Amino acid sequence: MLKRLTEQKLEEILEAGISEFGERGLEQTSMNRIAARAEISVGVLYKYYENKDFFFLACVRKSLGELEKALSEIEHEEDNPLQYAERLISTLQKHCQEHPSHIRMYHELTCAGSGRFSPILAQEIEGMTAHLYSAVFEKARCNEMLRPDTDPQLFAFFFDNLLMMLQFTYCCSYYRERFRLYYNTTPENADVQIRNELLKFLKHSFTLKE
Amino acid sequence: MLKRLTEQKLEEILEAGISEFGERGLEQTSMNRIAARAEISVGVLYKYYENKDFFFLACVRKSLGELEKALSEIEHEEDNPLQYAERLISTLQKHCQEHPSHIRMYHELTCAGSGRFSPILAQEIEGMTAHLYSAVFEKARCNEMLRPDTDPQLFAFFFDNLLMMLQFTYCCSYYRERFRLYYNTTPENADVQIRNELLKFLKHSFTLKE
Amino acid sequence: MLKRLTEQKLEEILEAGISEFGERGLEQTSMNRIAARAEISVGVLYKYYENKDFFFLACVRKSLGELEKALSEIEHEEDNPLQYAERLISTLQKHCQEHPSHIRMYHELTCAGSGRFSPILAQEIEGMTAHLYSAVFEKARCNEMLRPDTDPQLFAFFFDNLLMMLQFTYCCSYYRERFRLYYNTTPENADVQIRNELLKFLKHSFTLKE
Amino acid sequence: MLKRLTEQKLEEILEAGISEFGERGLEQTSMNRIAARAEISVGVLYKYYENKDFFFLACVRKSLGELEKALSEIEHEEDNPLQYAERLISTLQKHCQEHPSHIRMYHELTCAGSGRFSPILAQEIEGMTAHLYSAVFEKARCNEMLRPDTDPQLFAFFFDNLLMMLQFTYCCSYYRERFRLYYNTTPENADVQIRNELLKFLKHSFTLKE
DNA sequence: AATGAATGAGAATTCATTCAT
DNA sequence: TATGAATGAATTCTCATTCAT
Repeated sequence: MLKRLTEQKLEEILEAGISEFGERGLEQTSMNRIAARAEISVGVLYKYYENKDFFFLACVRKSLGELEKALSEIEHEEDNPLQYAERLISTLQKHCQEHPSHIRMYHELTCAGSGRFSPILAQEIEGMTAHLYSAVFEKARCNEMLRPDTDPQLFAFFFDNLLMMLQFTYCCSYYRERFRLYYNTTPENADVQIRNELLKFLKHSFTLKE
Repeated sequence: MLKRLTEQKLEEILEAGISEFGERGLEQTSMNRIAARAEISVGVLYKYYENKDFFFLACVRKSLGELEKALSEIEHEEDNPLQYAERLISTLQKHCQEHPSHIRMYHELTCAGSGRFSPILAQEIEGMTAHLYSAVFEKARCNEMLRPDTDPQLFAFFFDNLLMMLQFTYCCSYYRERFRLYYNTTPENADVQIRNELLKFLKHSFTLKE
Repeated sequence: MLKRLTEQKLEEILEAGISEFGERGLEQTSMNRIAARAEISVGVLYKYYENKDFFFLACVRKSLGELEKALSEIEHEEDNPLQYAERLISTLQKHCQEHPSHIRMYHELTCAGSGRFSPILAQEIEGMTAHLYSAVFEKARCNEMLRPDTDPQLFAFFFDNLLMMLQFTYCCSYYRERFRLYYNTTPENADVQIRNELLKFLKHSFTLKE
Repeated sequence: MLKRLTEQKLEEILEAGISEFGERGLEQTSMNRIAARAEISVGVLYKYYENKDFFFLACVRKSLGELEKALSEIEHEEDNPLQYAERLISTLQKHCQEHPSHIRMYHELTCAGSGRFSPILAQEIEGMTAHLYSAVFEKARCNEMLRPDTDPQLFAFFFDNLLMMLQFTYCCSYYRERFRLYYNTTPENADVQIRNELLKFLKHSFTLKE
């Protein structure tokens, strides 16, 4: 009947995949289930995607595209890394609340079950941010906005570590439980405090005149 | 053959489990495989552990016990949080290199596949460190060693986030690949730099007279 | 191969199940074995039947349906219970020889291993005959064809007991052996005698003018 | 410790076996479970009984012994088959209520799962009663107490059929449910009616002067 | 002699993938 | 082209039986 999968249907299929992968993990998610959720037949799934692995990759890439888009829309003054950090954190907090399954799937791909994708995906996903953050903080050091004894690469790395954990804290059940042990509420209820304290945590490494 | 299990063999079984769970994840690890790796029959596994879930929990708890032991051996001056941080990081770096599968399994339990354990395990595992770090930094603020505008709970939380990522960076393949994007080497080769830069990253939040 | 299941194949699967359940009993029959016998894959079994229990129930119900059909085809004069008994016995003797596995499975469901089904199946299977026979003999008593001091319910019950044992005697190995102890031949070889003597056994309770 | 299984312990073990076999059936009963119930080790079970089959046989034989003892204690006037039938029924009703697991196990051995024992056990168990009843009714016919057109062998067979069903009706869950469909109560509550109606059912085949 | 831990074959069930319709 | 039924390898878990202690 369906002459060709419309653009929109394709989106739906990938979203169905992202949700399932995020909820159950790669291994525990069944292709039949995804097909049912997307209201298509498994046959179609296998027509468009060679196998489950490729479909997973397609889901990851779609999700990554959306994240990149969100991040690329952040406007900021070139020479103010703290301002950039603030907008980045805000954007991520918003993204987490709008697309929790994306983040959950993102987390899944760091797991053992997805180990075979690490070499490709780490490069593909983290490459962008690694370069972006490294550049931001290298420039900041040049501009004497970062303390001079700081290694901008490792600084960027720790910074990104904090952002990753931030996202998992919003979206993954284990990390949500863990957050409650520290702050006795859900991350959503502590949006502002999290952002502000995280900025303070970073600020002291910067040498901004305020 | 029918060889009685020694205390040591029992340890080996748990280690075999930890390795497999770390390498493949909970769902992808088969009890038969674990049994084969430990050179016992599946029957034994099911004699000692009601089912796979309980065996997994036993592995997690054994691993947690060893980590707790390592952490409890850290000596430090009560009023010097930076010194404590340094020893903590060193200890973790060592632990990561000695027991990478433990950390890998620790990471696995944050994944969707282990989601049913989140409520129990987050409390059990993170509870200890959450209290410990919160206490350390609350005290530090009382002693005016932490900047007064810092929330010690969230500070402890971010601190722990950095330590978790540190461990995953040493042990999990995705994170190892990711680290290379920032620093173009393996974490082991950058032990000292990682520790020092991480300390610098923290230091500015402290108000230590040096 | 991937051959679509025909209506007829579906029948065959149930027949395979009935045979296996009759030969080995519920617990001792494996789904793989049934699948092999029906020349299909286990997967199909589980596509059509949620689990082994449901498949067993489906087999029982198919079998019951056929028995009911055979019984409903018995024609008889309303006011002649002995004639009805005769035709009933004949029908059962024929049914036993045509579908011995059905009777064997019927016997299996009275066993401990099928105990969890007793409440459902006793009602479902015995309900029909219980009502039918009770009605027949109540009416017979009203018509003064049954001795007036007879309880028609218990009479129906004993009557059905004899018919159950008749069936088991034809189909179940233990009961076949047992029959030989009494009559030194197989039930098939004694068809006529069995029927006639059973009718005589009953007849004296009736008050028919011959 | 235990130098030798005492007579009493042996009884206990067999009773444990009878209970378990009666409750779960041959295949579903585990040797470990029986050992636990009898508070001995599996090792002992296998010391005394070569394997599960032999242990089952031992249980059956013990049970049979007790039944035979009960039946042999029935006193009756040589030439009164109806009186004998009455005492026999009473004895069985009592036996059923005192030893339901024995009867359940007896039923189990007629099932498919125990099919390999049919040739031995049918002879062993039914042989006694087959001869006894055949003799009783042959004699009755000679004495003109049984209608002359009756085949005493088949009469004995039907008679025994009714007694078997009587026992199952008291002890096996499926048959208990079935009885309720006819008489809307438990067999125990209908002891007297069952016995009387069964005797009436038989009586008309006899030619007793009352 | 008694114990009960260890063995391992076998059963139910799932799901990625194929291919007849 | 789209469908979804069919396949069957792989997984969890059980239990009769053995044999080291």
